[in-house]
Amino acid sequence: MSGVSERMIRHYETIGLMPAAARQGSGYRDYDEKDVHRLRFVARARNLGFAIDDIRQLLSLWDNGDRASADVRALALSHAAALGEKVDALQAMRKELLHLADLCHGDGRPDCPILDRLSG
Amino acid sequence: MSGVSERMIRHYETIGLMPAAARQGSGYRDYDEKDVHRLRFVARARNLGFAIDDIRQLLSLWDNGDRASADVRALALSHAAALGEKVDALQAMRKELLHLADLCHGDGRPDCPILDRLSG
DNA sequence: TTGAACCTTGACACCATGTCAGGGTCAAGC
DNA sequence: GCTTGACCCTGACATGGTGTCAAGGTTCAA
Repeated sequence: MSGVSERMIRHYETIGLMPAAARQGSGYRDYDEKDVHRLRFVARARNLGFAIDDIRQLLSLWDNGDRASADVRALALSHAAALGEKVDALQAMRKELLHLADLCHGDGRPDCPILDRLSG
Repeated sequence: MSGVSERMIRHYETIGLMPAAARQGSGYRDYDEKDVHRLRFVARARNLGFAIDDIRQLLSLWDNGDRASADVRALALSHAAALGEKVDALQAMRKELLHLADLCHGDGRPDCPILDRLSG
């Protein structure tokens, strides 16, 4: 229902993102609507790339009816900035790779500017 | 000299990226120019975001004087494509976060479109 | 001789997730 | 009531790349 795997549901319980699940007599975990809702929240946050610790904070803001939206916004912006840095780094790598690939004739001959660049 | 930490030099030896280092009588590892050169190769490849397994292949191409530059180029292009996908994914996240942050008034009030979006 | 600065191996940690093993439970069909 | 298959339980190991720590050995200079 939440789209979260069994494995991860239990993991989230272990690390305290989810409360300890209620248990049936057999020991099976028992979830209610609220649990599913919370899991979906976590899943959506993960899809936006938030790390577990960020999600912990988001959940506590969500739980807290007296929160200030400014705090949520700050988390989102800080995460967006982190993503921006990652994007820049990956793009720089990608650009250089494409440039090197462009220089390389890419045929049966062994000489290759890509290896030259890597070997210094 | 290579810019690679002790820790990682030994790790690369453990996983077979680097040959087992020569040893002094005391058991201390002993490196020569060639080792340093190889380590630098690995470090540069890591800086371009190549994973260890890719580097393993790059090293074997580097070692092999009969290589075809086409093979090196294919590795580089495939890695660039993978980077491109990652960039796209991160950018999509970032874009949505910025959009949500834009909608959020970000003051002392608790209502917040970011949390609304996460809670569904 | 002593101390500081190195080196050795081994282990544990991160983060998020998958997978497997070895066992228990439950419900449907016979 | 028994079998069978589909669940569920816990615990452990793996991934990748790196940090860090501990307990011990070595080397060199003062």
